[in-house]
Amino acid sequence: MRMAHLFGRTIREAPADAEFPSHQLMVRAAMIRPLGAGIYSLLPLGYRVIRKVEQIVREEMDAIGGQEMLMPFVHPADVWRRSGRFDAIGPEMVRLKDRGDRDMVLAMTHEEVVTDLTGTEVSSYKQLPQIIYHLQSKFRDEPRARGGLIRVREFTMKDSYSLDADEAGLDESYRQHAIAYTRIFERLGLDFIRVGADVGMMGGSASDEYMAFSPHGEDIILICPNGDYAANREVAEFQADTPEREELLPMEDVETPNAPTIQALADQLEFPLSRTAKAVFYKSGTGKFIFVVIRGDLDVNETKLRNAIRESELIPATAEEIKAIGAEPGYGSPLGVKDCLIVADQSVVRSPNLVAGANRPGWHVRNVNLGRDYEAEVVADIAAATEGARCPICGTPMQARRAIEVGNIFKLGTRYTTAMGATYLDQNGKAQPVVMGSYGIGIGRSAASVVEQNYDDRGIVWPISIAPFHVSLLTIGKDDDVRAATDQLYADLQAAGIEVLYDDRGERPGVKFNDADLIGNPVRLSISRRTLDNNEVEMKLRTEPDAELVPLDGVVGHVRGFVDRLLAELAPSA
RNA sequence: CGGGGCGUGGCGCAGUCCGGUAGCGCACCGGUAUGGGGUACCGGUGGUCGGAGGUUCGAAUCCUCUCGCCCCGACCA
Repeated sequence: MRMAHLFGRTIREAPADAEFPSHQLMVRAAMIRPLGAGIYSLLPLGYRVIRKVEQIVREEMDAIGGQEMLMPFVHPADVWRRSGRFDAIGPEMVRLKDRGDRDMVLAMTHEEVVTDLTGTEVSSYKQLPQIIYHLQSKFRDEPRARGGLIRVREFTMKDSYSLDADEAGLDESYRQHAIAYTRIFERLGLDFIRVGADVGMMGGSASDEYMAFSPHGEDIILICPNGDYAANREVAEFQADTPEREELLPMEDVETPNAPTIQALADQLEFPLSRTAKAVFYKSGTGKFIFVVIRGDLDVNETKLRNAIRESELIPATAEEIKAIGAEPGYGSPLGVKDCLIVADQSVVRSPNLVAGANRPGWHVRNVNLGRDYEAEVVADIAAATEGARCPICGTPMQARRAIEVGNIFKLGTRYTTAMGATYLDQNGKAQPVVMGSYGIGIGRSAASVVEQNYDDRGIVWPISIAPFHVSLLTIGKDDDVRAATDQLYADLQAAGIEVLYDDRGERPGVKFNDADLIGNPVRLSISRRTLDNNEVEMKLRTEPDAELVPLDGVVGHVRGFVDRLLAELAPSA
């Protein structure tokens, strides 16, 4: 590609609203342009990156027996009603009507369509197992898009679906996907980890996420330094510490003016947070009042709480609602409250003689004990793990790291096939629901995550597997013979199968060097008066600080070797 | 949706408080010199000041409504 005719210009200053490095750099490097909130055009340079990511995904999906297909982007609502998700999913699903006033939705995922197809295409155990996939647009009307390609509303996802006869088959399909995903993210050059995750709106029995490390990640994962455990904070378990055994003391009122927060209370009583019981109030989607008791030094993990009480929605309770059950905001305790579900974190079971609220302003109660002074309907681990929480396997303090979710795999089981009647006949001629898994990779998000992990103060540093081009070729100066030599090298490199972005613009050398660094192709070649007079080409790798001079007549083979070596470095480990 | 902020040439901004002919830098076009890290100078092109309504002799500026975008929180690839 000749840069003089490239559609899209690099810009010096990033738009003021771009905050993430990947967002700023991809806009500046003429790879993406916003059209609306969370809606982007991919310019030619950016689309080359995306196509390479897609190709890697294709190759690895094909390698585990995936069959590529394509399902529609606009769905009749009916298919979503059959799965029950038309009503279950909130406003993140875009609903519209066609001219016949029929309800339609924009695809936010494709389980329903796959299940519908499974019903028509699969009828015998002999046809199983199957893995099908496609690369297709999704639209999720996110409450808040952000961060360039990291979190958008319209995006391309590789989603695949496994169809198996039984759970054992699903386990194998899941395992195969795990292998493919590891290979894909290794080939992208990502620093990532696979972690256990929450099943969320997908439902099903198991889920793992592929998380690319980044300080801008929206998720926090907890990692055992011994490699025993890694999980999303949403579900991360940890070993509760075991407080010293104490005799249960009688309750005792204590005056605590101006201590409406747990920290203020602890300061006032000169008491560690871990010796207090904190009350947290929620209203569930089904209208139940949820009274959570947790030790003062811990925070509620709402995902764990939702799972523990089997509620899909939790809303913080209002002061009026809190008073209605007999509690006092800021001084709440489970003592004597009514009309609510009391949920205790496991931490309060083990911790005796806590300070809790007295349900009247300005007063707390010492030595409150679960089981003696109040009862909890549910006792579970609902605490959020934090940095330093102890590994549930080995007890070592865990690290907390931010990460971007680039892939997610789910064991769905028969949740969709049962609801929608997708069955096959087994060896005995008996109808069985097909057992399903679903597996996603965000294509643009993966590319942006690569940028988040590979940039410097000059621009993007692409791994060669998904760089827009292998080589940036610069002609320096205006001399005709320099220009002619660069033109020739451009042709020779292309003939050798090397992808070249040729900066043939009449720009100053500094402009070309800066743009080459910004765009971030792995190899930079420059020909100038000086190098041509010595029959040399300057070659510099984007990752290296220094350039080297290569004889002009051997440069194509030399570059070919570098490109092959760089590609080989990204070969999957297994 | 709740809270905060911003809309002025393609990008970054000033002007708004205190109404009086729309400005600066970059980019873009023409020219001269220059030619290995965003070169200098000269001359240009380009803007319904997000939109609608109102107040006023006069509105980017004041008022009302509205649309869009960004940031912080609850969701997800």
